Amino acid sequence: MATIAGQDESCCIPLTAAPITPDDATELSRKFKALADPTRVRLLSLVAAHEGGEACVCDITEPVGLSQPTVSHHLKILVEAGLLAREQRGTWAFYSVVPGALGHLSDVLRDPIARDAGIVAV
Amino acid sequence: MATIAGQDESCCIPLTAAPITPDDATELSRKFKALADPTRVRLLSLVAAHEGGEACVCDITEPVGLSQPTVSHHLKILVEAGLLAREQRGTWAFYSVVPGALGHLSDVLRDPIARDAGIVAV
DNA sequence: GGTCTAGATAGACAACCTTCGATGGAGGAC
DNA sequence: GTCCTCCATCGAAGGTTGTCTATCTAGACC
Repeated sequence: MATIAGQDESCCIPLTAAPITPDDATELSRKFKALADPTRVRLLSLVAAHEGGEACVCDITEPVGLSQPTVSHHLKILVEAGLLAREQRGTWAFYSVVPGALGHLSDVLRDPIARDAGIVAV
Repeated sequence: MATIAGQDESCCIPLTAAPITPDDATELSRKFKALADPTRVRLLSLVAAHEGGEACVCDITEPVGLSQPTVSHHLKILVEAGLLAREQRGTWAFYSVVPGALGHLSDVLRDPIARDAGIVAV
């Protein structure tokens, strides 16, 4: 049933529009849990803003000021949450943001009433 | 410096547009941490979808199937994260979603490239 | 006053998370 | 082959979190 990277079709209903099902809440909270650490938020941002939209571990370990195993650990959590993708090229492991993964979360959090008035034009 | 409910102006820069500062990452992760539990996601959704956009504890304790103190505990976390507001009316405590709080998070998660093409028209 | 209800707080306990140093494994250079 | 670099995994320590029961506070009502 998944379209891309495990996302199901229930993704596009804003959280505030109707009571979410327990299963969907669990799935959603799994992704938010991946973002519930300042280091992981920084890693995600660093990867996304890096040239080419991808970065290897060595590129982002020093900026966050943590040990390499810890950074590897956090990156794994982001990958398992479906937010980052990992590609091995030679000795290096390149991480990139999964297309649409953050947009999916953005859609779920969008206020269906206030947002319509303020943003959407077409 | 806060505009509404502790939100600062750095809120509107998408996470993926540029490397986030450590302070902003900490602030952001505090809000995501509030959403990092399935029960809290359900509570938020139940409150938002309840008639009038507000609900008392007794309205939402039974649907989530947890004890009343536990629900109170989760609601407090959501309030402290700036996502819910609490108003005491008589014996009841009414909770409602803080206007713009989720929209703020939605904006931060929006992909500045892919989203521009798909949504914004003006 | 006394009693009932709605909800918050306190304390306890198990589970989980973050971080580290040490180690292991795979690929490239020589 | 040997060495070196990049990165993942392992095991452990310390802190944090989710849940409960028991208790407390504050209104409403008689």
